[in-house]
Amino acid sequence: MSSASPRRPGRPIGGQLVIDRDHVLDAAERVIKRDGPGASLEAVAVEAGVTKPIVYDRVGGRAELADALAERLSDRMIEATQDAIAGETLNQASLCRLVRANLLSVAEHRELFLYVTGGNTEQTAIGRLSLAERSTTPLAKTLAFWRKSQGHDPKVADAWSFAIVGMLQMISVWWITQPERAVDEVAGQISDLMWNGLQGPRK
Amino acid sequence: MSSASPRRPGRPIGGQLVIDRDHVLDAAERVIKRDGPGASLEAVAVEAGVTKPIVYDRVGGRAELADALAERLSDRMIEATQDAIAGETLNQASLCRLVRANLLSVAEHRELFLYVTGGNTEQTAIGRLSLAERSTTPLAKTLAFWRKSQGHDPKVADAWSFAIVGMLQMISVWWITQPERAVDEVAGQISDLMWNGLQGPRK
DNA sequence: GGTGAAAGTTACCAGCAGTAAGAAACCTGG
DNA sequence: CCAGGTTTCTTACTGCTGGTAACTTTCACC
Repeated sequence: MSSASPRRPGRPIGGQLVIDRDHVLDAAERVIKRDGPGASLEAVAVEAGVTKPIVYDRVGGRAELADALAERLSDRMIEATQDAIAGETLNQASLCRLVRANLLSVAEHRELFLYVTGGNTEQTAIGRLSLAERSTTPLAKTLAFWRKSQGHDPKVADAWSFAIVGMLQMISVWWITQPERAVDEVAGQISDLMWNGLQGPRK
Repeated sequence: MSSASPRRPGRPIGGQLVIDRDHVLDAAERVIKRDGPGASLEAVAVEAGVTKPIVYDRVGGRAELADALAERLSDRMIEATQDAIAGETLNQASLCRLVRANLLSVAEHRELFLYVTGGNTEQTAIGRLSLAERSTTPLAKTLAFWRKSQGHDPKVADAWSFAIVGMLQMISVWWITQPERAVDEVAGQISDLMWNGLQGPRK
């Protein structure tokens, strides 16, 4: 679709830069959706209609690309899950809707999710953590507040939010490889596990 | 330490193959421990005292290497956690010891764990799932049996075991980047969450 | 007009996964 | 004893990718 513009070297006629960071990231998402998680930077550059050094100028190397895409994806997923509970108070039904929205959101961005959660060889731990952290930080706040309101110790919020995000990630990658499994069934099972765990010990 | 043997091409004098699959996998573990998750097959071959085609003959390509190492690691971790509960019936204290043993085991094989859980670009989902599955399969059996014995529906065992493994993996990678956090504190918090969740709804 | 900054491309390097071809030892039948 | 096949291993290569240096053209300003 990009016009086969045999761009000459040198500054283009119009002068002002038109392929900004977001255009490159959009192209990267398209390539990943098409080629899977093994997509190369060269393919991204071609898809964006530019050459590799431009990609490096706009977003940086492979690690930075994964990071930027992780940021986008987690923002989208947070938004989707927030919409699912829609400000309602935390209860089992809203929790189930949250899990369900999470699963559907992963299925929607399937390849991108796989790229982001398992992609870059170097710095893997930091990358995955930074992705998770964007989700855990608000979650931890909510959890701490909620625990306090229930008369429980809010200190567990940090560890618990990472546990929850890890649980959701693993369940997601499991579920998208099991197409016969109904989303509502899995969401119900997982929200059961979470809800009872969150409420703390029986008196 | 490997003698600087400038091996000539052709069959060696002694004739019988002495660098078997396990030797190559041992070398791979050493290299990963030394160079981190970005270790190359060439480095593995050098460490094993052979050349690349031998590695391909013994274990296969990068994906198969990751798979074989995943098998080894999960076997070791399962053993460590089994030892921690030592046949005791499932209760909160033994669950806490299990989580603790899991964390310590990950810390012990830190680089290998990072390599296995986040390593190879291609086929990432399948790889991670196969690693997880080796842990979830026995866990699911235990869970199903235990749920039945408590008069609950055992159907949730599949989903729950993946959720638990995901939770443990994420907590592990989080914890090993937070050296100041006491292992007993984290293990206690996570086993709290799990124990109350596992027991099912309040009457 | 000339000069420096801006925007892009070409052309390259190094490293790595994976493979084809060749070389030395060993085995076996005649 | 020796010719030919089999085993075991290395050398040498291809193809691709991440990353970078150097060059080219245009713009903007004095």
